[in-house]
Amino acid sequence: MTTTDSEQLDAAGSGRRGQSGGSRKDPGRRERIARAAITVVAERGIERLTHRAVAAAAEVPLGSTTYHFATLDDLLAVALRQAAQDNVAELREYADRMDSGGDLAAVLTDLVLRYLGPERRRTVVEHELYVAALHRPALRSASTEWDAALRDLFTAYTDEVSGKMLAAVFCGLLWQGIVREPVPERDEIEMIFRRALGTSVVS
Amino acid sequence: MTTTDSEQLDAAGSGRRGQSGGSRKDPGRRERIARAAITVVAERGIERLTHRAVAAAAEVPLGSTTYHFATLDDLLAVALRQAAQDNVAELREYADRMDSGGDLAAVLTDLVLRYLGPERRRTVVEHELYVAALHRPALRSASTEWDAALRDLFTAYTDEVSGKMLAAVFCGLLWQGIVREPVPERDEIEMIFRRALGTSVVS
DNA sequence: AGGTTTTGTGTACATCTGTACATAAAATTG
DNA sequence: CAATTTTATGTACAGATGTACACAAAACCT
Repeated sequence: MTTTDSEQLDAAGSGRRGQSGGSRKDPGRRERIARAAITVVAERGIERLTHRAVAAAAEVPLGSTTYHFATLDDLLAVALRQAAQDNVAELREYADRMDSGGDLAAVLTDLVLRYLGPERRRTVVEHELYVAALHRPALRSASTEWDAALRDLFTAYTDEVSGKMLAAVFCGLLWQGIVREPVPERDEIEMIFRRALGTSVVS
Repeated sequence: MTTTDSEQLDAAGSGRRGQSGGSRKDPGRRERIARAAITVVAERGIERLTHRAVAAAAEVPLGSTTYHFATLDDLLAVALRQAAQDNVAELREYADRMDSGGDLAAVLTDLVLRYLGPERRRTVVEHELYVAALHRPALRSASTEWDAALRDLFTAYTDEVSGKMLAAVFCGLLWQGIVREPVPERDEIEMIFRRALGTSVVS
């Protein structure tokens, strides 16, 4: 009668149960799990990151997450670092397309709107990373690299000090804009950049 | 022999056990608990905010936290809102002392250094709030008020657009600076502000 | 082939967590 | 004073969570 502990069945035991004949070795599985973790963080926040949530999102059994990552903190660290690297890579890629010239303020505005709109998920995760790094020294370098990439990018089109200044403006606009509902108007952002660049508005 | 559940004794039952003759009614207890929650968030991050951690920090029994706050989310919301209001109040107070004039860039630099240094805790909590608001609509207004206060403050000393721009720079510098180790140099910050203000450096 | 190692899975379980609630002490009211 | 309401506390407990681990299946080696 003693309700044996064995009844305490863990739910979410195995996702994708039917696929019986799947190949055993699955390269890139580790990365897929990490990417699922990024999704969980983006959609529910770090505080709701659990092995089981990740397993469900990645459609792998629970044991798989603990096999590929020793601890949950490891998983978080790997995932956030991954996300941060993706962000930096994406930024550099954008830099290449930016060379075509054009009005700097307009280009910067485009970039901000992009990160607030289509790339919102990316931005959210990056911000989660920032805050997580406050209490996890191991993550600090990952979050700092984003700043450095921003600075480098902007410095390439202006100069040392202006680059830093623009990076700060950019960062600030992202932070202020990501919580705001709805997303700020394009004109508002552009005017701010113009003012920062010391350019008078030519109508 | 069946290990009855009653053995599963909850630790951390009562803090401050000895104080037997304490007055029963304790005004401001609710707020003290909220403030303890802020401390926990500042020191360990939101993901480690638990009833028990708060009870320990506030030196009250566990039951006290659940009595004053229906749910943990309530506690978090009240605490973060409290912290945000404190921040805004402190900012306005600083604004009064700012009227004395002086170089704007220097004053702004002071403020940044203050938030990165002596007021670091405050800044950390504010940033935790920002990110928490991303997944909790109820907190958005609280985090937005900080932005508004910043804008208003800076606008009062310049103009509409410049105020917004300076608020963005300020916000960005805080975000970039709070994760950096060590805190950025004073000169670096000041130069950025000068550049943003369009002023040439007079040596 | 047979044996060894790597890769993967299901399950068990101690621990932590939020919260309910019975109980009591103080305050308040009559 | 008695009764009722508010404030407070200790404890119980269901559920979730991180993680260990026994087992199995594939891959690899000789």
